[in-house]
Parts: sequence; C-alpha cells; structure tokens
Amino acid sequence: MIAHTLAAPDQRHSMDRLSEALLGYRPISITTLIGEKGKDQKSMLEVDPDALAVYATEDADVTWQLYEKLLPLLKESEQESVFYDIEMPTLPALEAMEASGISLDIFALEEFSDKLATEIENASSEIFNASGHEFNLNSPKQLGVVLFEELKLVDKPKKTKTGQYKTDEQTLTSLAGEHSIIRRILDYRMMTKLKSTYVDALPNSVSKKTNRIHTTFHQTATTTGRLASSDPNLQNIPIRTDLGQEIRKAFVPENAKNKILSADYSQIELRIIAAISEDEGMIQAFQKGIDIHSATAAKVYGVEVDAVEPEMRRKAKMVNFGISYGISAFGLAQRLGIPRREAAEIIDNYFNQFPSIRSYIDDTIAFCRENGFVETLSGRRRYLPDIKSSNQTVKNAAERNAINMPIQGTAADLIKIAMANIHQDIISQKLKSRMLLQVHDELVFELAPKEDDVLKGILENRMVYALPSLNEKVPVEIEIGIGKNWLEAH
DNA sequence: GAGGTCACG
DNA sequence: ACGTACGTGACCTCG
Repeated sequence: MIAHTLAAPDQRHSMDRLSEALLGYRPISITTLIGEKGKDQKSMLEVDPDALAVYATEDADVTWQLYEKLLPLLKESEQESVFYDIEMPTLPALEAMEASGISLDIFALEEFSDKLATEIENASSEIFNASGHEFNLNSPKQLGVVLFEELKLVDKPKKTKTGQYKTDEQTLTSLAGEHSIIRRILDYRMMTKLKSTYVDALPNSVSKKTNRIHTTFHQTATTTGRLASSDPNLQNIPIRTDLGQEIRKAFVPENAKNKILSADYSQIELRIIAAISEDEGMIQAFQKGIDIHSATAAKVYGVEVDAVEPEMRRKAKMVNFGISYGISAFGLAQRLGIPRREAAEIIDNYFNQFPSIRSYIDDTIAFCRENGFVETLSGRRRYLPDIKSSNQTVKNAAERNAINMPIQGTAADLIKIAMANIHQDIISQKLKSRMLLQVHDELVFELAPKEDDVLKGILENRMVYALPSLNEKVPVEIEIGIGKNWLEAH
C-alpha cells in the first residue's frame, strides 16, 4: 500500500506528506535538499547524515530509499501503530484542509487597517511627546534606552541575557504605575502586532486561483505530536483582545448560505491528566460537571464550591495550567504575582488534595529516567536524554518536558484520530461541508446548508469517542458553535 | 541570522 | 546565588 502510494505519479502531494511523516520534513525536491530561497530550510543532511545518506536521483526513488531506512527506526521505537493508525490516516484529512482553504473578508480588514493606522499614529505622538524626541518604537533596544536611561523609570531595570533592557509586556505592565506613557506603549505594541502580522499580511496570502487562504499543516514539526501551521500560521489568529477579535471576524464562509462551525474539546488536557493519573477527586469533578477550576479551588482552599471566590478560582486555574507544564513554586509565584512561599503552600495543598497527580508526576519522571523516553496513551514517544543531565537546570527542564508531553501529546493523538474519521465520514456521506482548520483542541468547518444536524452528529461521535481508553476513565465533552464568522462560531 | 517580542492552544 | 512554567510561527531590528 505504501509502495503504491509512493509510486503513484499523481500523488505527489501525498508523497511529500509521507516523507514528512517519516522524516520530520519534506525532503522530496532538489529545492528542498539544497534549501529554498528566502527560507531557513533545514538541509536533509543536517538531521542524521548516517541514517539518511540517500541519493537524490529521482523524487520517488528518494522517498523509497528513505522509507527503507526509516521503517526500522519506527519498529525499534515501537511506534508503528502511531504511524499507521494515527499519522497515515490523518494525512488525507490535512491534505483536504490545505486544499480547501478558508475565505477571508479582505474589505473588512482593509477598513480595520486604516483604523489601526490612525490609532497607532496617535499613540506614537503621545509617546514621543512624553519622551522629548522621536525614536524607533519598534526597536526594543531604543525603547529601553528611553525608558531607563532618559526617563530613569526604575533604579535597577531588568535585563535580557544579552544585557539589553527588558521591555516585554510583563516588565512594562509592572512599570505602569511609574509613567502614564507605559500604557500607551503597550497599546502601540498590541496594535502594531495585529496590523503587521495579521491585518496587513493575511490578505497577501489569499490565493489568486481559489480566492481563499491555504495554510500548510506540518505533521512532524513538534516534539509532542501536535500539528504546526505556517505560511500563514492559522493556529495563532487573535481572539483575546477586542481589537484582535476584529481579525477573527474576517474569517468567513465562502457565501452567505454557508456558516462557520467550530467544535472544541472542553478542558481536554485536564481531563487527560485526570485519566492518566486516575485521580478520584478530579474524575468526580468532571463526572459531576462542576467547573474544574472552581472544583480545584474548593479543594485547595477547603471550602464549598459555592463559596469559591473569583480570586481563589483564578489562582486554582493557574495551578491547573501549571500542573500540565511541570509546576514549580517559582513559576507559579511569578504568574500569580505572589511570594514564592505562598505559591509553594498552594502547591503543597494541591498535592495533598490530589495525591494521584503527585504520583503521576513522580512516576513519569522515574519512568523517563529508567527508559529514556515518555509516551502518550497511544504510544507516541518523546526521547529525553537530558533527564540524566548533571546540570540541574537542564535536568529540571527535561523533567518538565516529561510531565507535559504525555498530556499535550495525548490530546494531539485524540484530535488527529477524530480528524481522520471525520474526514472519512464527510467523504462517505458525500457532505458539502468541509473541515478547514485545526487549532490543537478545536476543529473549524465550513457548514453547508441543511447539514447542521448530520455534521454535529458526526463530530459528537468522532471527537468524543476518538480514544475509547480515555472514555473509560473520564467524560470527554465538546462544545459546538455556529456563526457567520469564526468569532461568532465560538 | 540571532535576539526580542508576542499572537495562539 | 541562580533561574523556569509546556508547545508553536511571524515580524521587526540590528550587526
């Protein structure tokens, strides 16, 4: 079957993808081998010269040679099932999504661009006024000199590792009380980010042929099994700020009869933590359908769920995020803006209330030290040789990676399986609706008229029940929204 | 091309 | 004393 795919001359795109899935990138063309103009493309021979010394005779032949060299590596690392049961079936779904593309309301964006330009101009003027002179606001270096050498906002400014003054959002926010201009600098930063990266750039990505935006999904770019998206990246379209939401609104159906449908997994990483660790308390909270951050707060602070205050919930939420990132008192303290002591106390309370989570963390690190890798529920692996490093900082980083990968990676496995099946269902049921985007825990569709119920049914079936071994441990839930643009579908 | 920053999950 | 939350990609500056 593989050989057939490799040999089929009309399946060049699939061949690229197969090689990418096996290798970690697309090595087919000579262009790729020697590097594409203007892009920092990895040369094939940089990856592993011994394992991958092949000869670029003819495209299909290169792919075949790589296949023969890489299949044994797949066997050795016991990841054949990940390849054949998850990655290969996902491949046609990705191909279809890239080919479909998504429509963009470029007129709305042009209008928004003008509005931003005005606001950016206003902010710049105020900032230059307060500074006493003009400078390049896009240069963190120049901004640092203005803030810390000319305006002398603080005695001991924070520095980056190269000795420059730090001017990132966190640093500036902490300085907001020192000078009213800080807020305007933050405004400027946000607006120029939106304008240059999205509002002005995205219309350039609209295909002249299809009039839609076609991203590239990378199947083997990440260490955890997640997808990546590039050229343009459609997995980081703004949503958190009001101005950012204007950009999401510009992602629309092809015509007024169609709708955008978004389906996302609810709290999927926490559900996976609950399932993997088999923590009774957390599983119960999900079974009862209690808001998980409130449930966590109730346990940590020893109060009833109803008595949880917003501040308690906010802290519990950060702890929950922290768990899947490989928590530390320092990291939590920094994000909550509280003393390390207090953060350590919260973490201690947390582990006393969720003892199985502590065991999961300890067991996972021990497993990784023993075996050299960690794995997801589906057997996808990440090798972490640094887990044995004598450098404590390096070792700690590897331990956080070890904790995070099975969680993030299992979520990736789950949605990939769902996508493969949904794509098949769409084809076999001859639906007009199309799967367009994946954003890690969300799938975006173009919904054709009268297909609401059938598509919802498919999603419920395929997304919720993608990994039966997960369903055995914890309820999996999805949320579906429909609207006239991507924002409204949320 | 590296560094800094910031958009997303 | 030191220094970090996990995973990405894009844009801008500057040497």
